[in-house]
Amino acid sequence: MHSTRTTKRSVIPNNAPARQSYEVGSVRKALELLGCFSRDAGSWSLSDLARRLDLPKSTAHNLLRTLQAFDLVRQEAESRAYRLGPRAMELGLIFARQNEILAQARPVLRRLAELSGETVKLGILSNEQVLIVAAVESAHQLHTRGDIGTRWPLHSTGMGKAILSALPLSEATEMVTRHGLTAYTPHTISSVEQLHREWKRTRSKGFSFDAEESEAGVSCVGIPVGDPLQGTIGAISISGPSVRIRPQQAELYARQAIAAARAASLSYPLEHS
Amino acid sequence: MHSTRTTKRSVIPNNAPARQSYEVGSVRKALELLGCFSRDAGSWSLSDLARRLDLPKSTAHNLLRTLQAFDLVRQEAESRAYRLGPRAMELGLIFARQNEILAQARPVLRRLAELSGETVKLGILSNEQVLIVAAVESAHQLHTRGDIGTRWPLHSTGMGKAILSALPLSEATEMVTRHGLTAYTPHTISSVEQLHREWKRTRSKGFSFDAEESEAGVSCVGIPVGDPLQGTIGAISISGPSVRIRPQQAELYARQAIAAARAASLSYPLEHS
DNA sequence: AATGCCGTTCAGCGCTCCTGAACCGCCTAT
DNA sequence: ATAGGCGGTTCAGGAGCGCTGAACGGCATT
Repeated sequence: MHSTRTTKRSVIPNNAPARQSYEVGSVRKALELLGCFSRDAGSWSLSDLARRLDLPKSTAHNLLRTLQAFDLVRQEAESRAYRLGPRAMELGLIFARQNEILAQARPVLRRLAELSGETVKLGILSNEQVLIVAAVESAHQLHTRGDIGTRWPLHSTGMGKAILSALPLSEATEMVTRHGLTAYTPHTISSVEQLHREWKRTRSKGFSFDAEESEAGVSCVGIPVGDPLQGTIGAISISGPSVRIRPQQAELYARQAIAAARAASLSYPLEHS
Repeated sequence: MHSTRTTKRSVIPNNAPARQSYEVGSVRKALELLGCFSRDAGSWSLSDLARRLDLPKSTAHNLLRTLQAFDLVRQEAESRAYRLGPRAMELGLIFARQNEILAQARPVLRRLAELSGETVKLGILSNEQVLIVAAVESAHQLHTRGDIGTRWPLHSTGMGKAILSALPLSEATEMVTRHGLTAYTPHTISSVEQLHREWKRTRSKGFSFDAEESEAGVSCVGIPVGDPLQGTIGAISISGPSVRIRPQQAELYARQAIAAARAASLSYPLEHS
């Protein structure tokens, strides 16, 4: 049983007079279609997509046709299933090539990975989540995954907390509460008061410390980085099993990371409030 | 002076009754906006975008807002210029991770680069062009660039000619003529007859040879690869300065490439006609 | 044969998107 | 200072376009 969509959606006059900052509905739907394709759900049938987004099949079909013409999605010849198309990769490469943080951070990540022996990642703020855009994995037998291309919540990760600390407290709070403070472990920040305390602590230290707040057994430090010019804001994290990332160790890594980032002029755009 | 757009576009009743395979106009426009962002034009002002696509500013603005909500484009805070957003990279990574050809070809490319010492690339067919999705650059002082993420015509490149040879002749001809047979060098294929001769030769040999047809001084071989299941079709190329890529040498490389590709079951889906 | 699910097509209605005009802010030239 | 130009943003309202349900054909499964 899936959301029994109102038999006549058109009946609803959508009586929202709030016009400010208008979005084009059909485009929004098309982008939502794109958003369905993920790492673990790479292939969709038309019907499944339509059900998922609660759209009539024919509407979804029209939209997919349009995306297809641009080669952003493709339809497999036999199964008729839809997947992302090469154009997605093309756009991604253009972004990657033009994003200053990414270009400048890569050597920093490598250096930090060498110094610490742990996994080092770069995440940026996207749609109120952390998107991991680069990583160097640790050579240790037991280590955290790089996970390039995945998204994570802001409140429960070292990178997320570092990013939050670079934003005004009010904005940080709004972002987090909009998504809810889901507790992934007993240590996850799950109240606004905790969040505020953590925000202040992180900001005063200059880096965040995540002690098993996202996943049992893994800890990390996060330090904020940014490109004020392009307006990108992100964070570098150094993560590993908690047995290796002890608070003292973590602080050393954080200091090294801060120094390395500063040297690469990945300056940290403190936004006050 | 730019295309003086018809003062009243709405007047044109767009009297096309041909309904078959409908595309959603607003989505198409949004995707065209996305398509404006390229490697060398990464940043656009609203006005420039609107002019380029011959759209009213307000329309472009609406569409951009919608793309922005999805983080597919971003607006720089100060200059108000638009750039691609992180979501573009996310989608690209999802594609890259799920594309079988890409995953399987990578070790093949490395191996071929080692054997030949030349630049080896993987391109796939996208929107009737070759999109380069992976490459290993030669270590030679004088070498061809990897050029990941760039697009090239089908008729004037080794990869393109290899791809064409995997398609039915009729389809290959249509594709190429739709884009025109622009001559980039005196050797570029520039007539349909030449194209047909070359198609037959390539198909019988099993690989293409490009002797300075794209750029003076550079030659390459191309061999078709494909993933019949996902319906991707592409080609591997080995390229370098013509002084090194002599016909005999080229044939050796081609044979090595064919063997390596076959071993990696990058089977070549011959489509007859 | 019958049933179910899928993808695709289509005509027509009514909602949504497009649009020009107006506004604001910034810069340059006068 | 002032005018003029240019860029970005907002908005109300008309009409053109996209959405929709229904219908169809193909392919499994019952």
